[in-house]
This record gives sequence, structure tokens and C-alpha cells, in this order.
Amino acid sequence: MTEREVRVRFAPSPTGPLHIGGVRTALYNYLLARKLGGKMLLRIEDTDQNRFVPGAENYILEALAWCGIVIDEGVGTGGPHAPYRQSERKPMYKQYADQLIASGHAYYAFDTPEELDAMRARLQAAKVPNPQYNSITRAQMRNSLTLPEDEVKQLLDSGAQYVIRLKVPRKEEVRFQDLIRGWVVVHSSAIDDKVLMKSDGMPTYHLANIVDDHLMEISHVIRGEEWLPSAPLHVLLYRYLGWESTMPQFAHLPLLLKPDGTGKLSKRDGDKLGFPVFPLEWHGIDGETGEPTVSRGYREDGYLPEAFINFLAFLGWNPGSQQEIFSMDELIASFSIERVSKSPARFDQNKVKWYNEHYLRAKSDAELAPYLLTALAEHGIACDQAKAERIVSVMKERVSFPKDFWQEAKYFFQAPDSYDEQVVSKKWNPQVAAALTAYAEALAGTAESTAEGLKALFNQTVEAQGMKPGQVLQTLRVAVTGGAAGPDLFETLAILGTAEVAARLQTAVKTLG
RNA sequence: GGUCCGUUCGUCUAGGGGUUAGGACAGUAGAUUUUCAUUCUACCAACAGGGGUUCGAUUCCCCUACGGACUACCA
Repeated sequence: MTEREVRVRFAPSPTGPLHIGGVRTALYNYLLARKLGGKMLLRIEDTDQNRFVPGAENYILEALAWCGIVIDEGVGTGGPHAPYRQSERKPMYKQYADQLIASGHAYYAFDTPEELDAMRARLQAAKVPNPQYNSITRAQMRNSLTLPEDEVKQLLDSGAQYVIRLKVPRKEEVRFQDLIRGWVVVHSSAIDDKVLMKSDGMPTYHLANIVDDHLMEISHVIRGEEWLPSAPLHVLLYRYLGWESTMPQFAHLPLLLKPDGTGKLSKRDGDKLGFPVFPLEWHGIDGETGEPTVSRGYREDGYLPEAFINFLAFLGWNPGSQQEIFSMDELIASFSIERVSKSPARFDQNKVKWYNEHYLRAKSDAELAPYLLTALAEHGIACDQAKAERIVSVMKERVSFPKDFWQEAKYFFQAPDSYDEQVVSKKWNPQVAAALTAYAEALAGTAESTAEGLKALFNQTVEAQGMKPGQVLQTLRVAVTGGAAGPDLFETLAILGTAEVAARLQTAVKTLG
């Protein structure tokens, strides 16, 4: 068992976009698989046909790809255990449910939804704290344990609707060792007789996930903490199916909480929180109004996948060192499930932003230039790669997202249509205007094009006018760019070119007097 | 309500019977910068509470409080 090949799976259900908690679960699975030289599988758990959302599966595939999480086996990739979509594996589950019935660990139940409601209402009225279909209540229900054998057979033969339920023992301690939490013990009386096969012939999650994990030879089940309460049930299932010796090891990850700490992050949080909960933008339909909706995504908001992943990896895990910056390869090398923390983590917008700025600045100008070029193209502005690289190089220290380049660098392509009022009212005067005019004229007659050259020329010109450079500098920036802040002024001028700068200075003097 | 899980700076976390309880983000201040930003430096800031065990507990145990998850023919 310990020598077994490491095989982990990420098993989302296609009920909508993946949210960042799901992405983190996938990430940890992937990191462990790579770290231990194992395989990462992707299985789609679509046993609930009512909740199927078109496009969700593609979204999942695309999101994982964007994150750099590579699937070795599964939907979209294929593999020896295909199909990897549970709806397509439907015929495989029934035999295991039958096996459980044959061994006396499961039974047929014919109760209608109304009868179940009535049962719960009755128990509630009797002040039973936790109404459930269990070792006590099943004696009063219509199932193969209470009905005469021939009646059961007749019901089955007549095609009556039924489900198959697990016969959970009345009192038994179920324990298992969680890789993150240690021994977890639950009393079987807290578990109810879970439905294994639904009346539509589909297995429920509980049966399907055990059967598939067994058949797919999964070695580690790494999933969210919301599964912890049902883990003992799964242990029981492995036992009754005779698979306990190859049962995967469990690791239940701490939840990702909303920033205010009031509950787990969910898909329904959509855009309400002020930051995206989805990796990619999602175009959905409002469940109540039927209106189309758009939810923000990290990709579209301008986050770099490496920043997003680095941040996510640190939400619930840390390497034990003081290093904060990790590439995917470094994460793989350092990852261990034992260092995943037990307590839930809140989402921290500031930290993701910081990671993004870090990764943005680490990129070369050549890598960054396309972001600017794309935005320029959208605005019908022509620009060559060399110029874009130059702009990006002076801008990257001052933006948080690639999409900010266009907004911040606009003035390289468009002359200002307004001037920073504060600077104008404070610093603009006739001498300044004269100095700028003089500089414009000097620019028209110079062959200088470097930042240093333009700076020297400026100092010279201004001093000839009997002023100090410092008195004119701010107004020079405002006259040329319209704004009061920006990267090195003479570098900016050099990128703009002397003719353009001269023209803008003339305009400014004319406009501001 | 019941069952289970959890609790170190505002946030993510390190640590672990004796520490000035460490780092990062955010915040604040300063330095650099013609501006803003970057960068650098410094500062601020935490062991939920109560009982044990112990020479000594933030660390181990118990209780309480608080938070969360689960409690479907959903996953």
C-alpha cells in the first residue's frame, strides 16, 4: 500500500465556474502529484443532471490550463480508465450497489419524497434533534428491510421507483487518519443511511466517488473540509466493498473564507465581494431573473497566472522558510501535505495585488510590450515593438496590472487635453511660459535625442532665461503630459521625440497663456 | 439543535515547555527621487478566556467562549 503509485484526482462537478477554493484544491493535488512523481487526474462529477451547467466543463479545463495545472489523465486528456465523466460511467455503478445489497450492507427503499418529508416532520414534532433516515427510523419506512420479501420483489419487478441506501450500523466508531488533521473519529449514529443509487439510476456522489477512486487507483484524496463529515461514510463504503486495504489516504483542506471571515467563499459570491472569486471571467445566467450575468475573473482583471498561483498556494500552506516567491516548479519542490494548515484562511486582496506587482516587474520589457500593443491596437494607434518596450520599461514600476499600461501611458500617444490644475495655479507664470517657449525653440534646432542630452539642453536654456531648472520642471511635465506625476521626465521626452515635445509646449503656452 | 473541525499581529503565517514570539502584506514615519511610483530603513501590531500538568506554559491536557463545515434521491 505504501509502495503504491501516487495518483490524485481533482473531481469538480460542472455546476458552474470553478471558484478559487476549487482552484486551490486542484493546485494542491497537482503539487503533491508532481512532488511525488505521480499522476494528476481530472474527473467530472456530473451525477446530478439537474444541476448541469453548459460550458462549465470547458471553463474548468480552461481555468486549469491558465493556471498551469497540467492534467495527466482524465477529461480532455483521456487515459486508461476512460471515461472520466461520471455520467458516462453510469452503467458501472449499479453492480457495486447490488454487491452491497447482496452482502447485506445496503437495501432498497421505496419511500416517496412526501413520505420522507412526513417522516422528518414527525421526528421534528417529537423533538428529535437530528431527523435522519437511520438504524432507528428505517424500521418505520418502506424498504426491503421492513417489507416482506415477495412484496419487495414485486415492487422491483413492477418498475416502482426506488433508491438504494447504505445500511449504516447503529453503533460503531468509525475512524480514519487524515493527513492534515490526524485521527478523526465519528460515531456511526451520526451518519444516516445515505442514498447510494438515486431513483433515476444515477449513483450519488458518495457511491460514485468511492467506486471511481477505487477503479482509478487513487492513492490520495485531497479535498475541501466540507467533505470531512462524510468521510467516515466513505470509509464504511470502502470497508463494505472489500477495498479497505487499498483505501486512499485522506487530506481535508481548510476552507477559504470570505474576507470578513463569515463563511466559506462560494460561487454565489460572484462579484459581490469587490474582487473576483473566479479564475476566469464567467458568463452565466441569473437563476432567478434569467438575465445573463458576467462575473469577473482574475485573468481578465489583469492578474498574471504565476502571481495568482503563488498567492493561492500560500493560502493554507507555507514552506516553513521565509521565502515568499515561488514559481510552480519551486512550489512542487517544496510542497508537502503535512505543512498544510488546519485552520481556514481569509482571502487577502492586498496580498494578491502585491504578488501581481512583483511578477509584473520581474518580466522583461519584451514580454510586457504586447500588453500595451494590444491595447493600442484596440484604440487604433500604431506603435512598433521597440517603442512599446521603451514605454513599458519606464512604466512597469508604477503599475499593478498589465492593463494599466495603456491608461498610464496614454500621453505617449495623445497630446494632453487638460493640464493638472494644482501645478498650473501654483507654478505657471509668464517667466515659466517664456522659458518653456525658449526650450521648445531649442528643441526644434537640436540633434539631441537622449534623455541626458535633453536634460542638459533644458538646464542650459532655463539658466539662460535667468531661472533655475527646478522652477520650471514641474510645469514642463504638465505641459507635455498634462499630469503632475510620471516616470523620469527626460526619459519621457526622449521617447516622445523633440518635435512632438516642442509642439506640445507651444500648445500649452498658447492655452495657458 | 446534533456531529465534526478550528482559534498566534488588521490579514497570510513561522515557532513551540524557558524566544526581545520571527517573516510577508497592509498601515505609519523617514531616506532616495525634479514629481508620483519604485527601492531602502524604521515603527506599529498577536499567542481567545479559565482551569490544570510543570520549577516554568503561547506551546501539553480539560472546560468555556467564539468561528466554521456538515446535517438532500447536491456535489
